[in-house]
Amino acid sequence: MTDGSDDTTEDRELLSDRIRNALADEIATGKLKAGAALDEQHLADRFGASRTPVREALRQLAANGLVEVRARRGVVVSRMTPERIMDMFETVAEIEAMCVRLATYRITPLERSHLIELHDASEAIVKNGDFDAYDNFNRAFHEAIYHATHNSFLAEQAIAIRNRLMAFRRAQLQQEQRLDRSWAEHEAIMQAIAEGDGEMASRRMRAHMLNAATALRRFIEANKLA
Amino acid sequence: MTDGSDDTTEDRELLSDRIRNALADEIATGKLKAGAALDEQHLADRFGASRTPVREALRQLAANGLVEVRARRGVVVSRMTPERIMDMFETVAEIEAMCVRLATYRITPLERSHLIELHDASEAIVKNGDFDAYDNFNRAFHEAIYHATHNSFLAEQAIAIRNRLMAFRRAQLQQEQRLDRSWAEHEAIMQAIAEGDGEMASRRMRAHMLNAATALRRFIEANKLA
DNA sequence: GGCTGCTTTTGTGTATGCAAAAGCATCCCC
DNA sequence: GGGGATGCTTTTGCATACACAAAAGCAGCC
Repeated sequence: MTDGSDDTTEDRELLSDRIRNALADEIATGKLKAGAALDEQHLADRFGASRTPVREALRQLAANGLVEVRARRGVVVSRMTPERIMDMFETVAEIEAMCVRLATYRITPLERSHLIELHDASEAIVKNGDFDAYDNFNRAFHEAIYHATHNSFLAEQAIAIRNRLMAFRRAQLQQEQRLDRSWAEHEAIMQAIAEGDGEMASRRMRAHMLNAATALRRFIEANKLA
Repeated sequence: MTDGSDDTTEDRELLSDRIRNALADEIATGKLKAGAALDEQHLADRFGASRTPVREALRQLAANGLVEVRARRGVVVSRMTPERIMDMFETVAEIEAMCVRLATYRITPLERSHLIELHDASEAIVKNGDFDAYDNFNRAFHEAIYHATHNSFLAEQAIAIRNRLMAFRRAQLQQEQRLDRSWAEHEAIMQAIAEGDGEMASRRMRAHMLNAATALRRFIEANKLA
């Protein structure tokens, strides 16, 4: 949702939003490295725009924590140490665990059907080894859980924090067995939800997220990223 | 303490930041009501500035969720229904509970001393019935717990969400017995931390926050606010 | 009388210009 | 020779100007 990637109304998209998304993506993919200075005029030239929308984009990124503004001294990409990334992962893991606990107690039959449907459909994706499709499913699965908390503010926060972390998800599921194990962990979570055991669902979700984090950490250390 | 909020350099503060803070405060205190349109030129005149810094301030507020921008249709103050406020309170309560659980397992002796010191000092404040002082202590108390999680990202998120909710704190402790009860609840939380029982600390913290929320809800309903 | 199409008007989105601060390099003085 | 002052450059912060989209007002038409 609210992705903006496949917009048919491209001419309506604001230049500042385009720049913001582009910069966020470049920071996410590592094209713009941590600590790099972001010169307004330079960026304006690169995007064929003036400094005004660039500045607005940078301010929004700053509010999201992706860059830091030092008054009158320019903007730099926020430093992402391995420790900080692990902190972010732990935070997301805890929030996901919190969400699934609340969701277990509050999910409606209709929402439960939807979740089961999603989960069942994902089995075929795993068999095909389709990483991109699984990534999409995975997002839908977790967002369905956020939604089932029946706390829209919490759901928004969870999505926002998850999106910030998604900067580093590109490497997360690149290992085949991780995809299998991810599905198995989802299965275990689904079972706990079905049994109405929110605490167990919570523990399993936390473990699930930390497993993903560990896989990523190994990848980062192996490739000397960040 | 990578706080960075030592604002002794006021003259260097950017106009856009001043405007952002002023607007955030006005939204917080209800001066600017939910759904109100924010005209850029009008605001620029009010602050004796041009539209440029006003726009930047509005974009930052939008990134923080306090206002909503509708492309080419202006900016409005985000609607805060009672349900949404309760959702926010629940989210803060859950995050605080999460933090105190982690903090219980990770707090250092030095941090524990600091927390005990804070808590002990607050007893006098309660006896004096000094609401403002207690509010300050309360923030320090909770931030000390965030810090003790040894997860700086989580701490930042907790503070950010708490600040957003603080919009409505003005009414929170206006009832005298709530101040007493708040201290007693802190006492119970401290005990659980001392015993190293993170789960109990977590449950007590959640109850503590939800008690505050209930007190606020009663206030809102009684005064027909929001 | 209500709806539709045009016109006006208001306000956003972007560009450009200017002033001041930060970074720097050179130079002077001790 | 080193440290600090001084001017130059670069870049930010803010203001102003302009273009254009959307809402509002108005008139004519069905």
